Amino acid sequence: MKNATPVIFIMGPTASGKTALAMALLQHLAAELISVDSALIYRSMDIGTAKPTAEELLLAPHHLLDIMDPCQSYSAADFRDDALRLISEIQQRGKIPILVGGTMLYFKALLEGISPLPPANPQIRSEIEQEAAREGWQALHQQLQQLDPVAGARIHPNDPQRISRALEVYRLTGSSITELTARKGEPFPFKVHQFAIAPTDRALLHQRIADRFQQMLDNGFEQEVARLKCQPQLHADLPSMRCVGYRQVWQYLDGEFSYDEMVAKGIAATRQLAKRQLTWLRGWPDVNWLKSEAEPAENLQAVLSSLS
RNA sequence: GCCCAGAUAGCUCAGUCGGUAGAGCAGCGGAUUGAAAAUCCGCGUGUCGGUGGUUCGAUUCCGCCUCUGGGCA
Repeated sequence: MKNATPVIFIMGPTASGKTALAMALLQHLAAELISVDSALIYRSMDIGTAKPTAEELLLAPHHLLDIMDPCQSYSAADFRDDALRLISEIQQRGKIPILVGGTMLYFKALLEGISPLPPANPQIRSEIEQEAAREGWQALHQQLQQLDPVAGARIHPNDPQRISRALEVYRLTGSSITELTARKGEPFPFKVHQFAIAPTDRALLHQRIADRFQQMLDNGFEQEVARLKCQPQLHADLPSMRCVGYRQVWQYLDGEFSYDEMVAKGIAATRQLAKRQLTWLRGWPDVNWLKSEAEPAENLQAVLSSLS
């Protein structure tokens, strides 16, 4: 451990009450919040991402919010660099960094470090994309099996994203992704108290998700997406526009299905996201569980007492 | 009131020339190294609307009943 100043993680599925807990903690600790969320990084995507409101942000500023334009992309490695830098800065101010969010790959990259792989290369990616369009992903998967039998066996033939990444790494470095990931990253150099918050009952989570999606629509979510859709540099394949809810509203605006179907699909996509987040969290080492439905003071106390 | 068409998984529907049934979506479980709110993998028992009849055997054929569409009055 670099020093004794602790770091706090607040993790959990969407709609579990992470933000409320983090804001309560700020009242009792000399701390600063760092958002761990791959959607909250985008400017002008506020309603559908359930970004804290302007009033909330006045009381509780979050780092790593609104740092990217929706036409840009960000990565787990970018997050790791940004978060480590911010943690040091916050500690130098004598404060406790609280990392709040639901992007579990980002938390993992922070805790376990990341292998020395090359960053994404748009040029190579589009070449691979074109090859796939011409010959099919099956052919590219076979190519991967030739170059890197271990990755070929691990990566499913139907998983274009990972086939593409593995080939990209090979073309960029001449080494296989298997060789390169054998070199482990730097583990997290700070003492950390990890908390996960979620409703005990899945049905309750589902209810909260449905209510919140409806609330987003009442708050003008459709108009928010319509505004984004007008921007010529934005299109449906961008990481930002593939975010839960944005994708479904975009498709609805394109006339792919009815309003009611859009609502149903948007809510279902959110439930699926929450399920994947819970899959990460189940079996996550060294995590303390909190209940969304518990008294706020109770959860607050649980976190505060871990520090003493 | 009469005629026609439906009634099968949580939803939309397919199917069984009579041997108790299967897709998509949803749901559930899992994977996860620069796109991760992404991408991918696995999991299908449900009084086949009710009730009588024919039959060795009916979700399937026939009758009646109930409900839902549509048409005619």
